[in-house]
Amino acid sequence: MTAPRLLDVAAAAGVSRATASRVLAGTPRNVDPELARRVEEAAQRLGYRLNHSARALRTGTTGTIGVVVPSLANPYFVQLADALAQQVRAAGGQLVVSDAANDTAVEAEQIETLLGGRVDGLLVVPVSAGASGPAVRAAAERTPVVLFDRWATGSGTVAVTLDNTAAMRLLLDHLEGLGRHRIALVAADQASSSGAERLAAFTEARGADATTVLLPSFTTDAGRTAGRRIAERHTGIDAVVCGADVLAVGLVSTLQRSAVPVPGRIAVTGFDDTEMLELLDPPITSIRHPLTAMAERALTLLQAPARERTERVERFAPQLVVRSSTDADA
Amino acid sequence: MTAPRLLDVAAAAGVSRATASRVLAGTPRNVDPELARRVEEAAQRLGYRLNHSARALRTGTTGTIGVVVPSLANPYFVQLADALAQQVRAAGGQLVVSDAANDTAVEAEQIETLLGGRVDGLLVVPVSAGASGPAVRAAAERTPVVLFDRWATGSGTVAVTLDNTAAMRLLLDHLEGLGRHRIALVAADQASSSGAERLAAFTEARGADATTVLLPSFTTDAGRTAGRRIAERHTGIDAVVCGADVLAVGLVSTLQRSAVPVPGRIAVTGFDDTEMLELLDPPITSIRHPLTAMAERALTLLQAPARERTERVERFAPQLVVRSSTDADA
DNA sequence: ACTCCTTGGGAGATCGATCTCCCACACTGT
DNA sequence: ACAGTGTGGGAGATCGATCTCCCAAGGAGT
Repeated sequence: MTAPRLLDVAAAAGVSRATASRVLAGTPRNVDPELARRVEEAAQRLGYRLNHSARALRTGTTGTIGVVVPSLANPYFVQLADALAQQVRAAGGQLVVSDAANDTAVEAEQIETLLGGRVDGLLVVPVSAGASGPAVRAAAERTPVVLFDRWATGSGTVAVTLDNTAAMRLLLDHLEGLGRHRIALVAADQASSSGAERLAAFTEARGADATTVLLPSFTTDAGRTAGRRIAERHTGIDAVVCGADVLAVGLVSTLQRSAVPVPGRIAVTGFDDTEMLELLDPPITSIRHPLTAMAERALTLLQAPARERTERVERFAPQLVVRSSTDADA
Repeated sequence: MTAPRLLDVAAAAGVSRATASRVLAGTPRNVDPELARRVEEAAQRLGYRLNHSARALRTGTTGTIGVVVPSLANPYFVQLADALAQQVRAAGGQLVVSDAANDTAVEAEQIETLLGGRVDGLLVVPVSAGASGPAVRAAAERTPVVLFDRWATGSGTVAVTLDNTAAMRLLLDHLEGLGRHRIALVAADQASSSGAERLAAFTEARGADATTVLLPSFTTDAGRTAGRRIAERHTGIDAVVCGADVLAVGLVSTLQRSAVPVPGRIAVTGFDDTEMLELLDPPITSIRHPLTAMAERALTLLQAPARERTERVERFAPQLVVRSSTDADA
C-alpha cells in the first residue's frame, strides 16, 4: 500500500530507472517510442506520482514562487496575487501566497519561512518603504527576489511598480477637465512607497497647502473617518482623490449618509481599480494597474541573472478608468 | 559561495553530521551542552539554512498543509483561510492557499498539484456538494484530507462544517421576535452544501411556499439583482435573510437606492459575519462561524489515523451577531 | 570487411538531512 | 576489581529522482 516509486514503474515496464525518468520527466533525449509507451502505461496503471521533494533535492529547484503581500484583507492584493498566480501557472509553476498582516515583523518571518529552499524565487510587496528593506536584502542575498507594486530602500533588488506620479496626474487632469478645482487628497499609509508617492505627487501638483486628509491605513474604516472629516470641516471641496479603493468605498458611503451627493457635490476617485468598484453606487472612477504586464516583467526579472536585479524602480504606465463617481456636475 | 550544508556546520564545529543534526533539529537525545553550543555558533556564523527538500525526502513530511477554497474574491474565504493559517502556524507549520475560481475543474487541478508530496495534508472547501466528490476521494486515498465549511458526497472523508440549520433557526427566531413575519430568503449557489442546506432549512421552517429568490453565485452583484427583484415584485416582505454576506451587501445598497429603508421597512441579515459588515450603513446582522474551533478540529482530524476520517459531517454551533440592519421597527 | 559515429539505454553516483545501529567511556553496586 | 548500566557520539545506510558517465548495437563510409 506504499506509494509507487519510479523504481516500481521502471520494473513494471521492464526498463531502468534512468529510462523511466527520461520518459516521465521529458528529458530531451531520444527514447524508443515503444519503451516510452510501456513506461507511460506502467505509470498510469500503478498510479505513479513524482516525489516532489526528491526531485527538488536532486535538481535544486522547486517550481514554486512565493509572494508576500501586506494584507489579503485588502481586495487589491487578492487581485494582485491572482494576476501573479495566473502568470506563474502559465509557466508551469506554483505560487505560494503569504500574508504579512501589515506588520514588518510578520513580513520578515514570512520571508524567512519561504526561504528554506522551498521556493525558486520570492516576490515581495513590502509593507514599508523603510522598515522592510533589511529583511528583503537578507533574502535577496540567498534567493532571487523582486519587489512588486511597491519598493523599499536598501532592499538590494529591483522593484516593478506603477508610475504613481503619472497616475495622480491622470486623475487630477480628469477632475480639472470637469471643472473641479478644489480637490482634496485622502491618503493613507505613508510608510509604504505607494502611499508616499501618491501624496508627494498630489502636493507637487496642487501645492503644499492643498487639502489633504492623512490616515494610518488602507482600510474601509479609515475611509469613513475621512468622509466624516470632509463632510464636517472641508465644506469647500468639490472633488476627493482617494489613495486607495478601500478608502473610496468608506468615504462615499459616509458622504452619502451625510447628505453630500456624489458626484453631485463632490466627485470621488479611487486608486487600484479593484473589482468591487463597479458594483458600488455610484461606481467609482479609479486607476487601473497593468497587473498582467507587471507580473510578466517581475517573473522575467526573477529568472534573470542576478546582475539584472540591481536596486532600482521600474515604473509601469497607469490607466484611468472613468465611472459615474466623476460624472460631470449634475 | 555555495550554500553551507549541515556537513559544513559539523566540520566547523568539529563534530559529526549526526550530532549537528541532533542539535539543530532538536531531536530528543542528550547532547553535551558544550558541543551543542559549538554547533549553534557554527551554524550562526556560516549562515546555515536547513535544506527543506532533503529533510522532506528523508522524513516523509513537509510541515505544510494545503487548503483549496472556492474563491478568494469572497472575503469570507479569506477570513477562513486566515483562521486556518493561524492554527497551522501555531503548530509550527505552513499553510498553502489555492483558489479554485468556483470551478470544479480548476479545483481538481489544484488538488492534484498540491498532492505531489508537497503537503502533509489537505483541507478542501468544496465548490460543489456533488461534483467535487470524486476529486476529493481520489486525493483522500493518497493523503489525509478533511473537508472544511462545506461537505461533498462521495468524498470518502470527514467534513467540519457549520450547523446551517441551527443558524437559519437563529436568524428566523430573531426576526420573528421582532415581529417580522413576512420573511424572504435570498439564496445562492445551491450546488454547494452550504447554499443547499440554508435553503432547505428555510423552506422547512417557513413552508415551501415562502418567498425565495434564487441566484447562481455568492457575489455582491447577485445581491444587487435580488435587491431589484424584491423592490419591484415582493412588496409585501418585511425581512430578508441572505445566504451570504456578500449578497446582503449588494441587496442593502440596492434597496436603499430604491428608497426602501433598511431596517425601516425591510430588515436584512447576512450569513458568515465577514468583517466588512460592521463598516456598512447600516451594519448588518449576521451569523458567525466558530472558525477557530472549526480550524482546530479540522487540523486534529487531519493528523488523526485515517479511520477517524470516515465520511460524515461534523457540525459546529453558529452564533447570532445582531447589528442595526435588524433594529426593531422604527 | 573494418573503423568510426550515432544513438538508445543502463549502472552507479549524487543531492542533503536523518535514522539506525553500535561503540567507547564513565559510573554504579557488589 | 569486575560485570552491568547508561549516555554521548560517530559511521554508514537511506529517502527517491536525476545526472553523469560509459557501453552496446546498428548504420555509414572507405
